Amino acid sequence: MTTKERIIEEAFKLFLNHNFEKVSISDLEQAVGKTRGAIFYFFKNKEEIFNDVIDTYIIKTQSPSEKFNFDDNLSLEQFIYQYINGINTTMSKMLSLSVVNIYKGYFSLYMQASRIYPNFAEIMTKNSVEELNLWEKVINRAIQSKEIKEVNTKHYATLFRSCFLGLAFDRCLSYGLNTEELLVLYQNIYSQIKLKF
Amino acid sequence: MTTKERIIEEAFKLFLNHNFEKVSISDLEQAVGKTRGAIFYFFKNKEEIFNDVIDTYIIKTQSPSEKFNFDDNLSLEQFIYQYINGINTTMSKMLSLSVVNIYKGYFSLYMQASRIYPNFAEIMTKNSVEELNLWEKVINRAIQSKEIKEVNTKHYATLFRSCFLGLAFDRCLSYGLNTEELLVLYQNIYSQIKLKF
DNA sequence: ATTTTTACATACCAATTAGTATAATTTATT
DNA sequence: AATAAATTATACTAATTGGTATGTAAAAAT
Repeated sequence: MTTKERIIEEAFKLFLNHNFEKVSISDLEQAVGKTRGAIFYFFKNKEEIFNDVIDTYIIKTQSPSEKFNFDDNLSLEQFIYQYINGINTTMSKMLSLSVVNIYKGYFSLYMQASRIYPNFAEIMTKNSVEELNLWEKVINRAIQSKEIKEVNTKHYATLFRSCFLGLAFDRCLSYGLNTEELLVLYQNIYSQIKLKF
Repeated sequence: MTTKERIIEEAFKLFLNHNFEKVSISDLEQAVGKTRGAIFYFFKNKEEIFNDVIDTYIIKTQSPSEKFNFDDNLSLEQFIYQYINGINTTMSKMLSLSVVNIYKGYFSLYMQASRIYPNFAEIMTKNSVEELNLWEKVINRAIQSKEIKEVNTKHYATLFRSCFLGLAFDRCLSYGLNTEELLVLYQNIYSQIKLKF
């Protein structure tokens, strides 16, 4: 791992737990084990470091197309499992960086980014639409294959996405998200619209 | 309105849009129209100002018992309307303080509070449980009165709460929450479990 | 072998910060 | 009117901040 990469990773961990203004270059120096000389050699200023962190840990890795490698043959039930699997994978990765209560940090990071990263609102809107489209596609296919009832596709897409986000936010403020609970919630929604033979 | 109250209101507006560290006492001086002398006469330090803001605008006003004056005779359908009404009321109040994209500010404020306000996690956990209990009560009664099917009460309580939070978060990162959309989402869930005669 | 480039460290600075000490002024009380 | 108390302004400080200028050593290129 290059020094630049190490700076971004350590900056990420710091920005997860502290505000942009609270994280000082001195903090970063200590975390990386290099001095300002190294840091400002690779980055123009603190904002550039932050934006690079957002690029690496939100824009590139948290976009729906990156997070869910969509398989055209997945049933809704399978997709739900894969979706939660994706979340678990992200959580494992973060755990290996010894980050606890990932979603707390991530929610905070998103709020920071919305103030600092250029055009963050547009990117988030795009991601949101992209993920909803993904859900819609899966739900539509599930209807056609008689897996589920003929429900309003758009509403259920919004429902699936929203209740993940909402549960994650609710739990991050207390003791962290439990994906088991999310799975149960999803199964509950699913069982209501599933066609029984 | 007393000077102390004005300080808290202006501090609230500043903390909605900027991080704790980013809001300087000088900013607050300007917003209130008084100097540091006045500010530090009423407050020990910046943290105390912040915590008072959280007390006033989150702990006291955003707790379920404060937000929803629960009526024992409400049907689930009516409760849903009242719930969204409560959200609209909050949004109107904030609009009168000329706060735009309220939820963006609020989500950010919650994240800040989780780092600064003492025992914030415990309070949030309590609030979460309290609101879930409220939903459960209403849903249970709706089952008994044959308004809806015999669904898993706990799951649906979580579902209603989560999808509000989730939709609010998703939209706050783009163009703000639209309660019309939330109502449609709620009606969709409701129609799936409603008993038809 | 010499030069150039890359990758850092060190010392420094101007600006800003939260908070204090003190003085001045306004308001309330006697 | 005189005094006391509450409220606000002013001037200041010590600490911290992001960023720069300069130096140095190692690696790469010539």
